[in-house]
Amino acid sequence: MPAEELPSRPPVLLRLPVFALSRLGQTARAGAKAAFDREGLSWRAHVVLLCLHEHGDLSQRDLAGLISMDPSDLVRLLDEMQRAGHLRRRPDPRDRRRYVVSITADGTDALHQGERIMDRATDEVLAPLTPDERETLNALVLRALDISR
Amino acid sequence: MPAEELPSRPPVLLRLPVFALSRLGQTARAGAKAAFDREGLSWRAHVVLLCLHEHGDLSQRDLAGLISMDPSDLVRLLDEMQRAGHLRRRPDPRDRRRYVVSITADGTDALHQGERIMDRATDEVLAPLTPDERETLNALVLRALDISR
DNA sequence: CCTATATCAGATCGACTGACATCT
DNA sequence: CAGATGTCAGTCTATCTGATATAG
Repeated sequence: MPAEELPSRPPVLLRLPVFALSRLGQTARAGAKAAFDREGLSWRAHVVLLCLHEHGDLSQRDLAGLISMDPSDLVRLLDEMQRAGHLRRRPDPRDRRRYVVSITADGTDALHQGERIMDRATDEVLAPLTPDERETLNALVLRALDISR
Repeated sequence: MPAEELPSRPPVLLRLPVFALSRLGQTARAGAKAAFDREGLSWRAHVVLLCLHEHGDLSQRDLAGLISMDPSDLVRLLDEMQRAGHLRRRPDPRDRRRYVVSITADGTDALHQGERIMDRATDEVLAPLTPDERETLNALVLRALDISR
């Protein structure tokens, strides 16, 4: 329970919870993106690698669902990642409409590298908060997301 | 509606705090935007009206700073709002480079209408949370923003 | 026949950049 | 003169739509 000197009132806009949430979301995303850019990696690619590592091989449609990206946009991201040698696309023998997307050894390397970057970026974004506060924030964010989709 | 037994672990991506924050920010922004769209209003315009109501007359540059919008982009937003009769731009007699932006009576009406819309949108976004939790979330978000900008 | 998958082309929107006229 | 202000034009990115070929 940090004895916070409450700033009598935050600036107008930040008194709007949706505005504050939107703004923090932007800074979080921008911070992560910048951190990955600095190392010549893509944070969107990292998200894909994480899913592949966790769920194993996936179809493009399932992948798109997991990361809430439009399937048609995912195509181009996967193109880049394939060109970088971080994943493989192979036709699914059980359903010839689908491709089986799987992570490669190079992709796994990039994943580990990305995890370090992500950890540092998270630390920067949440720097003003204590570990307890970070945990509380995270729990509340997850609860808020459960219904608001 | 599957009765969610709390998944002992949240899906991969949501275990990344920056990802979860980014996602919640997106849904919050999208929810607000949709709510305003439905009523034929703009949530970005509402943010401007709020600032004008709180701070009184402002230059475009000061406005841009308050809402963290690029001044050159603000020009077009103000054009629309002026066309809608929600604000006035008048040359500043004390500094002829500047315009004094001020809210009109119609703008004040739109502000009040927007406040109702915003309240409902906020309720939707934070629906899964109790009032106490909402307050905690808000305080933590503000604290996180204080340094991470 | 209707649906699902992956793909492509294009529209749209918000954020950002660079240049410029006017004024301090 | 350098710097600030409002403006315009253009780029870039992410997101979203619509159409299509192929397969279930």
